[in-house]
Amino acid sequence: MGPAGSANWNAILDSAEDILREEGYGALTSRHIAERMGIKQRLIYYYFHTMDDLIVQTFRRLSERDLRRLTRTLGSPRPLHEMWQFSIHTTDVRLISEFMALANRIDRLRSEVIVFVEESRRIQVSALQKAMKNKVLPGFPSAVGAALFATSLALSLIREAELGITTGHKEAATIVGRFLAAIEPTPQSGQPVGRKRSQ
Amino acid sequence: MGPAGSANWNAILDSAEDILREEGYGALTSRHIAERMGIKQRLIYYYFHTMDDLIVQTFRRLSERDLRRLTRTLGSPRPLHEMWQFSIHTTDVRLISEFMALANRIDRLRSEVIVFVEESRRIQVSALQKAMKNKVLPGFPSAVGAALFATSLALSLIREAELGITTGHKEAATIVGRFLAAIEPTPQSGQPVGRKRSQ
DNA sequence: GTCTATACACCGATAGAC
DNA sequence: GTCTATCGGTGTATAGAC
Repeated sequence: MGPAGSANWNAILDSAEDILREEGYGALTSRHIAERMGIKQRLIYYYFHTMDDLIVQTFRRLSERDLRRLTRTLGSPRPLHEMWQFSIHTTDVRLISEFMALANRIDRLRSEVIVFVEESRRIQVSALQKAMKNKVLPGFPSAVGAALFATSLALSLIREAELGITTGHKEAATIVGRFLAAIEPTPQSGQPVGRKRSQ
Repeated sequence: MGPAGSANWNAILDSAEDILREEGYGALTSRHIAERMGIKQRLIYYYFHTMDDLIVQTFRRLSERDLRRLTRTLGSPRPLHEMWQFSIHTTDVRLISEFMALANRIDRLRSEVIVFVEESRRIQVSALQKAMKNKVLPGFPSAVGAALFATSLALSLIREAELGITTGHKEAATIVGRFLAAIEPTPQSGQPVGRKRSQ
């Protein structure tokens, strides 16, 4: 019933995202959101019919934002470097895995998550294919396989770092860095490595 | 208060595992476990002081079992092949990610999860290092980095497959298969590929 | 639009009988 | 050991005043 896109509507989704990021989906309740915002619980149900509805719309807003961001990197001088920095530094990756867990329970969400994952992969693969025309990755014949490797690793690195595990993280990041430098050198010279683009 | 290791104690943990696997941690309640077992809720609290206690002990039993299994593969003719088949086919990977989510809330659990992940990695790295003495993996100078890549990928493959996503899975599995065949050939000949060990 | 008040289900956990 | 019964808390969701 509540007007989608209004200030309150967005503020509620912002709080939902924060809770998912910081406490996980188990803490995502209407009472919790309201308390955090300093409003009454009843207001949540003015803007969203059900909690499942709120969750689905939170994911939709997030996924549209991320896909726009990902698409935008395609126009940059080093798309793969930007994608990797984005994957490894944004807390949105944490959010995605919370939504993947929620998708087991909410059918409407599952279909949207599937579309999002496949669309993200499609964009990443197109960037990889373009880069791999120039230089072939040793051991990675297929772009889609390489994309899966990279996104899987980014997800694990973030998940583990949150728990306080860092064993092997530096080494894995080094491997990715060398692959990236190999297939996507700096536009100017041919001996890159070291320059960090801050997204 | 309840005797650890008794038949009921184990049966309760079995049910807890099943629920985590099939419905996620949101459905892991004392009432749910009792209903599933055909006993009364009160009995759960005879065997476990609190639900957090039950969760921690469920993880402990599971992780000890997994570490034993993983260690056992070290003695086989092709440890890496067995480890990969184990990672990719056992449903326990789903359980692990449920526990990683729970670890955000339960401090005692978090420290046990950390120990488990690091111990698993240590075992995998020792197998990788042994295999990489004979043949170096192209692009993977460090064993611990390669281990992180592999476990991350296995986790994502299973998570995505559960949702119904399969894009790139065949290609990624092929890449892993080639790496495995390269650094861990069949004991008899030197031209492997194709033989599948069924764990 | 935002509120108070409340219905109803289910949660963890405990008292105490047998 | 296993049970009945129950407490206090919290979850989703709604009725209806202002």
